[in-house]
Amino acid sequence: MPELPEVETIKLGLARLITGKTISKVRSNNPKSFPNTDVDVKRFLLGSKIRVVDRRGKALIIDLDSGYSLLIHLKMTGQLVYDDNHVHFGAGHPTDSLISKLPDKSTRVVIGFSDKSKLYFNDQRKFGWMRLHPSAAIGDLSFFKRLGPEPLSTDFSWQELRDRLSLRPRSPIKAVLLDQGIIAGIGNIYADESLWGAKIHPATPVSALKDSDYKRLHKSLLEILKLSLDQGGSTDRTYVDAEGKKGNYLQFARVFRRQGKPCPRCGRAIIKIRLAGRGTHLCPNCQKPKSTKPGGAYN
DNA sequence: CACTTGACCTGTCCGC
DNA sequence: TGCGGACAGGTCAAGT
Repeated sequence: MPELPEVETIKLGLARLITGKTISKVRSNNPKSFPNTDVDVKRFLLGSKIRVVDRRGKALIIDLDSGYSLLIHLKMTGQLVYDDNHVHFGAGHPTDSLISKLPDKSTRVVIGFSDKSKLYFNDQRKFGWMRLHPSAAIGDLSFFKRLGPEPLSTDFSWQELRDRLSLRPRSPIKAVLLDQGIIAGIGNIYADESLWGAKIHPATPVSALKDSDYKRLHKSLLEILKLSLDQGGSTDRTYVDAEGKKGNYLQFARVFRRQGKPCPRCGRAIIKIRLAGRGTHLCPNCQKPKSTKPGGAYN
């Protein structure tokens, strides 16, 4: 759900809304959502000022002037919504919002600022987390240490895509795209969408891909991530940005959650299969399985 | 060692 | 209408 474009959208919103603000209060109703001790919170969170809001993979990094950072992972149903107490969630909140009041019953953590505005961490399924960590040592955390390169960084070439994916030659391409240690930030939606764009069957073993496949996949992946970012991400069920608004990408989706509907390229019905433990959407005509044997039935 | 599956949770949807 | 069960899908631990 929150994948790279969604988390990046939240990052951009928060950077605009909370940079420079001072944290004056914090309340958590769930130790799993925010496991830091009271001591850590008092010393390194309360009274500190937001310096920078950043993102790495699907995680948010809020850098504080106390030398600590607030690390946040939204997993599947996490939301991070800012409320200035006057505009967004009072009477006449925006119609493209999924949220009508704050806090709601999924609210796990509330961070209050000295100007009385608040940041709400909601998470229906409680998979997400928020924790404090020394800023200089974030790279030592196993989650960040093993992350692959950022696909939207300017030097992410098709050759780098090829070289990274080739670290898992025997796995189906979709499973490797979802591996955050290979490339950071891709989740189920953009894996399916980018493979459709590149006309590659999700079950194709990486070792069967040729340079021409990697070039198409690289182009497709970047186009789709950028389009989604332009559209404020994808709202499937629960995703909202930092102001509670839904994303619009899913109306551009070619295959994701479109099983039974015609492929925009050839008209054949999109199918849904199960692969790497995930629902997987594809066009059975445009994305034919690739035979690993020379002279096979396909290509 | 490489890869796959299950657990973590709760809300929603579908069939009976 | 109520109820059980499948499903949603990011990450890590456990299993094959």
